[in-house]
Order: sequence, then C-alpha cells, then structure tokens
Amino acid sequence: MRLSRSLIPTLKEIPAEAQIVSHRLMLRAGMVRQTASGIYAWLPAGLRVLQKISAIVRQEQNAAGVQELLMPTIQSADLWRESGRYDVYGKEMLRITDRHERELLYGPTNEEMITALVRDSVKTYRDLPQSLYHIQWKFRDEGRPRFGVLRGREFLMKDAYSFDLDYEGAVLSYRRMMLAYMRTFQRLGVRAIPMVADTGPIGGDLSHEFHVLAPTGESQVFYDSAFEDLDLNSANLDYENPDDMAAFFQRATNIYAATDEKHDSEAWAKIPADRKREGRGIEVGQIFYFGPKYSQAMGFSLAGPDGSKIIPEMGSYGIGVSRLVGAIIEASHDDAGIIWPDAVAPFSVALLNLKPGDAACDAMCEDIYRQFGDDILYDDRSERAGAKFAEADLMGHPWQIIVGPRGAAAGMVELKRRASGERFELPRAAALAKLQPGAA
RNA sequence: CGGAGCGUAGCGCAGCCUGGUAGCGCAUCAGUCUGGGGGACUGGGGGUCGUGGGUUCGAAUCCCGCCGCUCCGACCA
Repeated sequence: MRLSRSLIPTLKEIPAEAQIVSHRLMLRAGMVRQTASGIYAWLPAGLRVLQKISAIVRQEQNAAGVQELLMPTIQSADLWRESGRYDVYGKEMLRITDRHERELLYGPTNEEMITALVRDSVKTYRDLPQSLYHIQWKFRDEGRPRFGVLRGREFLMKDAYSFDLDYEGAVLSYRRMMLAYMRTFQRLGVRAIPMVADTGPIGGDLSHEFHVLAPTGESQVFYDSAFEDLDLNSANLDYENPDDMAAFFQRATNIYAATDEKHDSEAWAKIPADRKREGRGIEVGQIFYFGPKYSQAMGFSLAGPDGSKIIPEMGSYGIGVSRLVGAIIEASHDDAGIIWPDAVAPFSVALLNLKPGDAACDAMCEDIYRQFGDDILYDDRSERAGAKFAEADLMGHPWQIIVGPRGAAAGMVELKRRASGERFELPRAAALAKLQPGAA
C-alpha cells in the first residue's frame, strides 16, 4: 500500500482520552478511532492486524479439528430464557426490542445458541463429539469502558464450544484446546501463560486463563520460568492421540502458574528462586469445562448405544482477538512506538523513500514495491526523512527498507530491524532476499 | 452503580472566576529555502464555543435542563 493514498491518520500528539500506552499508540498509529464509548472503528492498518491475528487463530483451530461456523450477533431473548440466563445476566447484556416488540439481545457469548444448534442438528450419539468455533463481534455493556480495546464494549472474539459424550471425551477436548491455544499464542509472538482459574461450582482443574505478560496488566501473576522453555510447535504431538494430549497436559500443568486469586504460596515456595517469575498479566484467553450445564438446561440429550440417556458434556474456549491487539502492544513497544511481532504487524515492511523525485530513489522504491506484494507500506510522501522515520517507528513495522539518494545510486539500501534497532547496508537483492517469508 | 471532572478549529490547549465582536501550538493549504530522525521563513484557510432554554442592551463566560466523553471506586474479559 502507498502511504500517500492510505487512510492511516497518525497523530503526533497524544489524544486526551487515552490513558494507557496501547490505547495511545493505537490512536497515534492511526489504527482505530472511537465512535462511541467503548466502541471502535478499525481503520485499515488496525483491521490488518485483526485479520492477521484472526488468520492464525483460525489456522490453529482448524488444525486442532475444530470446525468454523458463523453465528449471528443478534440473538433472541427466548433462547436465553431456555438456559435461565436471561434474567441472571446483568446490565452487561444489551437488550433490544424490534418493531414487533420482540425481545432481542446483542450476544455477549454464544453458549445458548450453539447448544440449540447442535441439539437440533444432532440425531445420534454417533454424531458426537463435535467442536465448533466462530470469530464474531460480541457486546458487553460495561459500566465503565476504558483502556481502549482492552476493555471496550464491542469486541472481536473467537469462541469455541465442545460437545462430548462423556467426561473423558470432554477432558480430551479441553486438552486439545489448551495445546491449540499455546501454539496460537506462540505463533502470534506473545508469551501467554495458562494460569489455573476458578472453576466455580463445577470443580476440578479444567479452567485456565491465558495471560499476556505486561506491566499494565490487570492481574498479578506468578509463574515458573520453565514455561518460557516449553516449545510446543516443534513437539510432535497428535491432536487425535489421547496419550499425546495427556502427556502434553501433564507437562503444561505441572509447571506452576497462577493469578493472585489462585496463588498457592506453598507450591510457590518449592520453586527454585531463579525460576520464579512475578508480574502483571492481561487475560487474552480462557478455556473452561462446564459439563452438562447448558445441555441439561436446554433439553439436549441423546440415546446412547445401550439406550440410556446421554447428556452431552460441554466446554467453551475464548480468545479475545481485538483485546489481543492492545495486549500485544502493551507487551511490545518502546518510547518511539509499537514493536510488532512479525506475525501480526499490519505491514511486515515499511519502504521509506527518503527523497521522492530523485530518479534513483524513485526507481529503486518502485521496483521493490512492485516485487513485494501486499505486505509492504510504501512511504512515497514528500515528507522529510525525520518524519518518515518517526512514523515508521510509531507504526512499528518489523522491518524498514530505507532508500536514500546516496545508497540508491550505488544500488544499496538500508535495512532496519524495528525491535533491535540494528541496521544493515545491503544491495537491493540481498535485502529483499532477507525479507522473504521464512528467511528472516 | 457511587464519587469527580471535561466538552472552544483535525489534534493538544488558553480564554470563563471579574459578560463587551474568539486566541495559541501542532496539523492543513500556497510559496521559498531545505532534505538521513516529526526543519525554517512568509502568506492563507478553517470555529453553530456539545445542545436546548433562561438572565442581560450584550453570553464561550452567569443560571437551569439535556446529551456526549473521561477519571477514581465497585463490577467485569
């Protein structure tokens, strides 16, 4: 994309309404604009991040055998009366009445809807297990929206739901999802640690929150640094093999990690001092086994092979996609701006033409731009070099290709790595080769 | 939901107390110089002062209502 033709309205000054760094940077980098309290429009650069995160989430869900569907944002109040939650859910639920005085709501979550859909579609126990997800906008009418997209009212979420015939099956679904989540976060380039979470009346150990570590996090978290060495992408684990899943789950949950609510000082004391890690976390995902809670309430049962009645065991699994954008920035920025992990940057590369109008600069930039495809932002404006550097750093592209008149005449470009600040003077072809996917 | 603020040009703000024809910085437009870390100079454009009412000869300024946004706390992902 050419910056001269893009709607990426960067700001030099900090908007008064933004208090925390991710909110400020998202506004300043031209990614989002607030349109009402806690509701944001995603401008082109912000949308690209949302789409890159979504794509990775989608790939990992699909890889774990979860099927994608798309449920609506608007739901019927009657559906929620089936589970009894319509009257229980508080003011966070946005209730709407249509022209026929029918009661509707903007969905804050989809347990009821998915349960009804599966209930009405599944005919026999042979149709289970099922696991399904969608990536959809949700609305929770927070009393006090703040922190930009970290605590907005409208937010994009991946939510998945599993249906199994028995507890063992539900446990397997849960473990699969935990692995999928850890792989997802690893690919996104953020460290997210699964923390033991409150399971409420269900009990057991089948609820985890995933926290991204950032100084502005809302929770105090404690964990064993052994998590930092857990590489799950290279581990040869088969989602379909229960033994693999059990072994993985054992490994992951043996390492201590908890938020302050669930912090166990006895267990903490046993961890070697040099492995203790303590800090703040932003919750970006949660996985939860809740058994037959909704299937029972909503009359979802099947005849088993021996004729007995089976009430499916369920779980639900969320990833806050829009929230992740803020969380990643909280975890990865400096005074100059955002430092995007490679996988989620709106553009992997910024191409800075330091002297538009200079024949050598223009020719080289146009050539690079043409070769690179969609994932590059070409700063072709007639701004001063300093302004281009400042904006590129602000927007946080992982790489900058800097083309100046001196270098261009000699066929050289400068490559700058945003995260480290390293610069390399390279021939044009070598620079491009270095940036090809996988070459890094 | 309790408490506290704010709303004046695209953004950040002053002006309000003590009423008298609306200002600064940045951005923007034109031109000149400049040209590797948000440059300089000259000249221009842009505002129903959130909104409705009231007081007054006269309201951005004083009074009342409403709307919007923000902060602290409670709640929440």
